[in-house]
Amino acid sequence: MRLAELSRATEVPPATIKWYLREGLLPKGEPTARNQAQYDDVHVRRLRLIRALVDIGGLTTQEARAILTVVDDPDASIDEVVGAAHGALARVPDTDIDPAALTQVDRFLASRGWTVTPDSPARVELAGIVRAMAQLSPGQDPSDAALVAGLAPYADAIDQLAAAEVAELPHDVPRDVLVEQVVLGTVLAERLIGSLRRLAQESAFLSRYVAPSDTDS
Amino acid sequence: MRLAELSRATEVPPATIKWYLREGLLPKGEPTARNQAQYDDVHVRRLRLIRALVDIGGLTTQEARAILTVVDDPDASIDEVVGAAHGALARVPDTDIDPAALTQVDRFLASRGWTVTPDSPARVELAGIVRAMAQLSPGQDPSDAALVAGLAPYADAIDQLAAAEVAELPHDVPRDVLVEQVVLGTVLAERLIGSLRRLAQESAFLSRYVAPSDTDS
DNA sequence: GGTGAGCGGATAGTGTTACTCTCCATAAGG
DNA sequence: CCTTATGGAGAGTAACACTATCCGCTCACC
Repeated sequence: MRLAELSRATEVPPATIKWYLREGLLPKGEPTARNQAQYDDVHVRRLRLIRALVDIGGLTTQEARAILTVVDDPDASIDEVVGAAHGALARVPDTDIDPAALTQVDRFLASRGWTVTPDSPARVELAGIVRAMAQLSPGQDPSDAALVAGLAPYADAIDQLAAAEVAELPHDVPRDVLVEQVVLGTVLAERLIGSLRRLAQESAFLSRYVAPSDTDS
Repeated sequence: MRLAELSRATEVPPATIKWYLREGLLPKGEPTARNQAQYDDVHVRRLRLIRALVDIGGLTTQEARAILTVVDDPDASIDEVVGAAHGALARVPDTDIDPAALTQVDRFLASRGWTVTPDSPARVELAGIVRAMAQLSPGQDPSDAALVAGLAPYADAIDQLAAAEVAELPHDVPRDVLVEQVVLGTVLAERLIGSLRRLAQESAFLSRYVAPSDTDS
């Protein structure tokens, strides 16, 4: 398979494939001559993975490359792959984070029994979200426990989900297949959950009018 | 309050505030002279909302403005506000979507009893995600029902969540406060759920080693 | 064996986004 | 009065993700 065929198979423009090759997102093809190279299923698959991470996952190409580097490292553990994916997904604020918000987050994590490393990107990201929500909600203090208590319904729903996802990981598949599924399960599933929630929300809002409940004014 | 004070109060650089004013994201202050204007709490709050939507929600300024325009329209209903937020959050593919994936999505929606408009951005987005997952999962057909069946655990968790969120909307607050909360509950909560899930995942992965279960090889 | 389309690699250019800088007439403050 | 600050406008900038052009080489067909 040559570059043009790879392009046709994946609907990615040749110029873009060339750029991915240069950027190190896509491994080089097997050279058959000075200006000829062979590509195969691995490249098709990798190209689709890149587009999924970038187009759907919303990652930058640099973030995608960081993940793929770990995916390609045969010595990297599953936890390291997950860590790379989490690092790419978290939007950590560039400014210093509010210590009060961080304290609330840590208290919340403890109440949930969730144990994470102190420099977990998601922990810092959550502190930023809590702070923003505190500033914009009627109760204004980021150290207000009521705000963090409001996270409980979300955490309840997520608790079972994350546990099930981790437990359901197959352990009889080759490493390269497994790590790819883990990346998809982390990055794509996050967008998936988002669209499902919006779909459920939309439906819930629609049914407020179709079948007004007793809470209607 | 002058622009420099507004800047200090919100930690947003003056030049950025000026740009938001030009872009129509932030309403102009009350002019007191040819080169002097007064800003107040409304501006502080709006500025924080903009930063939350952009920095945390990951929206572009254009998307944020689209939402804020609806928020500021006193004639816009809550559903219109939610629709604007949903439109900004969905990353709809620019190419035509796979009809097979769309059929699967519609079947899934029907099985869930979720009713949405056909041009719902989340519906199209979900079709794109389903297609990408189908291409990258062992079972390769986007018209494979097994893939969509795999959405059930996610939908179960989300179902109760979205219903609770809509039901818990207060109906005794002024419109401007309510719509802001709706926007936050839609946009920020999506990021919130993401970080919570990653936190739960990280914890679940850690405990695989701390307390290895019988499924360990 | 010739030849013209296609290949690949490299370099430079483009469009978008989100600011950031500079300028300037005008106003505020000691 | 005079230095400093203000706000509006326009140009400039940095990052990102491609996209276009060039060029020597080679493969397929005649």
